[in-house]
Amino acid sequence: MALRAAEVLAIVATIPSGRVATYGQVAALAGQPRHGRHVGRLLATAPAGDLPWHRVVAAGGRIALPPQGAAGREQVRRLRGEGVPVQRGRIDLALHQWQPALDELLWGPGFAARDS
DNA sequence: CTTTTGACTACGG
DNA sequence: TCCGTAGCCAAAA
Repeated sequence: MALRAAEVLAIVATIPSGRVATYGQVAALAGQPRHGRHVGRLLATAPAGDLPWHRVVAAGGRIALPPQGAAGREQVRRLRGEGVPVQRGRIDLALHQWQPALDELLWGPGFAARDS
């Protein structure tokens, strides 16, 4: 079974403000652990709209886009705008990585991307 | 059909 | 921590 675009975008849309998820994590949540690249390609191709694409980062919390590029700076700007510190192009995942299981544990099943 | 190309990852040195 | 390398996989050339 293939990794479906709609599903991936839906998952990205549920990442709470102030948290981030990795490409591999999103792929895994979509049921396709080895498709990190596919996720990146979708975000690059499938465009944006109100999608919180800036909350998706590479493994280890690194920003995948070129720091000097317009998109890269925009991502950093948005993240800082919602309270996520970005130092040397990276984010501390231990503090800001999205953890769906924990969210559900704290807020109960059926939680909908809220958070403060 | 084969090769190249990424918003990826894990692992070594 | 910072590269290079080697897997990875679907889409585009």
